[in-house]
Amino acid sequence: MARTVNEEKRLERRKRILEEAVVLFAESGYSNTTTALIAKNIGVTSGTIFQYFPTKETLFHAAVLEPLEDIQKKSLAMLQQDESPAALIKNMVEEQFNHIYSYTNELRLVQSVLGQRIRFPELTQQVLDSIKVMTDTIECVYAKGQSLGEFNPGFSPAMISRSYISFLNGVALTLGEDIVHHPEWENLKAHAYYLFAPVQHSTN
Amino acid sequence: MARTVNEEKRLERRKRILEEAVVLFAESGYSNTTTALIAKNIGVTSGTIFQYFPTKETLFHAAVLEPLEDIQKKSLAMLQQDESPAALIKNMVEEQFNHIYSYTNELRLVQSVLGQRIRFPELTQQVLDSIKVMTDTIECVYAKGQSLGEFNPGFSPAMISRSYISFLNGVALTLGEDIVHHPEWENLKAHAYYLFAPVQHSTN
Amino acid sequence: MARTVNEEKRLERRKRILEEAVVLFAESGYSNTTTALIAKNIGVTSGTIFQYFPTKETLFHAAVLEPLEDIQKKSLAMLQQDESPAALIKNMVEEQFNHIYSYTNELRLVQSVLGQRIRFPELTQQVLDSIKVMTDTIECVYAKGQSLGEFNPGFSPAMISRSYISFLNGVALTLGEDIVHHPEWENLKAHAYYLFAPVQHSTN
Amino acid sequence: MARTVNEEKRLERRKRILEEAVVLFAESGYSNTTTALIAKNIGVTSGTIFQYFPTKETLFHAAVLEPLEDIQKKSLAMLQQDESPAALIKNMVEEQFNHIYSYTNELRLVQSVLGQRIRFPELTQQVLDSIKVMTDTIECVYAKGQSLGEFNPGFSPAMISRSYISFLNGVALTLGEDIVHHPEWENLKAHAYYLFAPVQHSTN
DNA sequence: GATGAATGAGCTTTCATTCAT
DNA sequence: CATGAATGAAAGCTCATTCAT
Repeated sequence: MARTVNEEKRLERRKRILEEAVVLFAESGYSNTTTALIAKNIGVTSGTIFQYFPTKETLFHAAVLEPLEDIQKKSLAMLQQDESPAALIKNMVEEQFNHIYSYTNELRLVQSVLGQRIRFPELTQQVLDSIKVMTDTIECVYAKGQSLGEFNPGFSPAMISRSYISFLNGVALTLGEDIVHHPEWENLKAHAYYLFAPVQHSTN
Repeated sequence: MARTVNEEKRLERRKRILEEAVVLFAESGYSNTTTALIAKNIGVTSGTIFQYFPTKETLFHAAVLEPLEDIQKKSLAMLQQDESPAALIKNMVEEQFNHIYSYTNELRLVQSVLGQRIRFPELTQQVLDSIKVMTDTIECVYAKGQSLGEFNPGFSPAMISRSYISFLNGVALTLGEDIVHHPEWENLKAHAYYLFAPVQHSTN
Repeated sequence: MARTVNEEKRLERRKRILEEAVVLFAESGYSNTTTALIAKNIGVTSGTIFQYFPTKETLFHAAVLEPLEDIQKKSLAMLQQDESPAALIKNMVEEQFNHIYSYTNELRLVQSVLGQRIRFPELTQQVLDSIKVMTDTIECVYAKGQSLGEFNPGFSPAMISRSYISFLNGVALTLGEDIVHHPEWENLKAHAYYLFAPVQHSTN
Repeated sequence: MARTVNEEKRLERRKRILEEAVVLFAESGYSNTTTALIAKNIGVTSGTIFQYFPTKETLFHAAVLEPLEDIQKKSLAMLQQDESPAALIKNMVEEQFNHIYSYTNELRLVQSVLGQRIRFPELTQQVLDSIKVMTDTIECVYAKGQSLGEFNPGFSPAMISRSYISFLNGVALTLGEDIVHHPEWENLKAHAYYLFAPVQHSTN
């Protein structure tokens, strides 16, 4: 029992470290974020970090991958519900664009990894694998939608899913903090769905 | 005369430093790139860098902004030629996507800046300003195309130009080095133009 | 308790660093003294210095001002005892000249600052302020002594106190390490008091 | 003949370098003065300095010793004129205090050397030797004055000359740039002569 | 003889990591 | 377990000095 309480405390603290790491790594980059600052911001001392993560790099990996998995899981769950492909995709786009502000940091972290593949080769691979799971699923749903006449059959599903992921990342990258207050925000969101080339009557 | 020769030599070397800096900063990020390595890679010693750029940060700024300006200039020139808006935009997309591999590093640098706005606030602003010039021009051409019936009139030009820039950056970011060897590369390129919602008869 | 022990240890080490800094800065000057040498001489590694003083310059300031304050405090205390002005001044001169060898380095540091006012403007000001407190006090005591007929009334107290401080510093500067072994040392000390122009009968 | 012209040019330039070196070394200290700045300030390039002085240290030695010798020569000449000892000393004090502002930098240089004997041992020795010549001469004149009843016979000439040199240096050190505008300046100058303990009737 | 670009050793400062308490 | 002082390698930057032009 006592064991469990300790276990919980440890997990709780680990989570706090990870949260703060995500914020700081995203804001300032890997090298410019010090383990001491992460520690200070959550009210522990510098040594404590290393009781939970053996190295700074390990912490970074966790800060990149763990939130990514959470996000993926949520999105994949949405795509496996019992609705028409077009509806599934529309929901996914809505969901991802509406909540984009709540995981800006996580996205930015992923992007910073992709931007430095040579420096983080292993991590990059894991990120790409994770993205691949996502695009594969979208591809699959999209193909089904095409066969049902919901999407323009002239486009390759592989390309479409790639396009969407690229667009999503590009939007998050080029628009800033206040991304959702951009005057064209609503139109941009609609255009994300337009990318899938929905056949008219089913879009409405 | 002697003066000119020296001046040329200096410019030549400055260019070499900048080229190498672009590569290394893009590959490894600002902090993880040492000025000593840049020097070593071009066959000079560490002190030489600082004869051309007073600080590492100055070098970084130059490495980000100077190539960006070159690229912008080329693109803007293309958009001001004497052709129909649709043709201009199509050419621009073709050009940018075809040459994307030749300035992957430059793009990546820009992206790394945008990903760390807090750390490089001034530089970020300059990059955003530079991008704005680009989107404004595209917007302008696009609006003209709409009035000529070349593009779907239902979309906001501001949104469209933003979308395209986001897409371009997203593609460069999520696809790797061998971006152009991706099996969907050609389709992706076509989809970039599709983003502009060209009216059918002119797309073919 | 544990807290107190740590606190004490820190203060102890801070003091050791400062002591060594005083010696080395005085012997070799600010620029020619490396923080690494200070560290090495007290048996710690280079980084440790910066746990106690954020920059080399901060350390220098502390090395100049803290001992100066100690010395001043002692001298001021002497001048506020319950004796005749002439006795107070005589004691002060005795004290300062007798102990001059024990704070040669501290004096030399102060002198090196005064010699480079442009380079250390803020520090210079603080040193001058500190000296002013000293001369003001001497002036005050001297004036009282004049009114009691202990000193020649023909001299301006402000000039006299300045003269003494100048003389003290000049002696420390032009005589070397073995200042107190100089054959004229005792006579010189007597002449320091002579500077105050004591009226004969009270000098003996 | 052409030879001579070149020779003159060289000497002229050497002098310019030395002058600038005196100013900068005095203001900022040895280490903090760069050879490049000296060069720049007199309108030549960095390499030129080393055509006239093999190393920075050589230049420093020259900047300290050459002006010191000039000053000494002048003072010694004054002390060897055909007047009474008291008049000679009075003239010397007048002269040195009146012109103190014109060789503040030279004095400061000397003082900075004396403050760092360990760092410049050889140079220190030469400075001390130079000072010794001065004090010896003063001593000699003073002794003669004592035997003529011009000075209080109770003081050791060696001590008196030391005192005066110490006082002179101390005044220059503790008073700043605008030394001669100090409200007590005239009194201070008078006190410098008082140091020699002149017998009353000859002081006026 | 003057130039000024290149050199490279040396400096201050940072920071991930360790470990005695 | 948490602490936080100590470590020491590594980085950016400076600058006296050299030398080809």
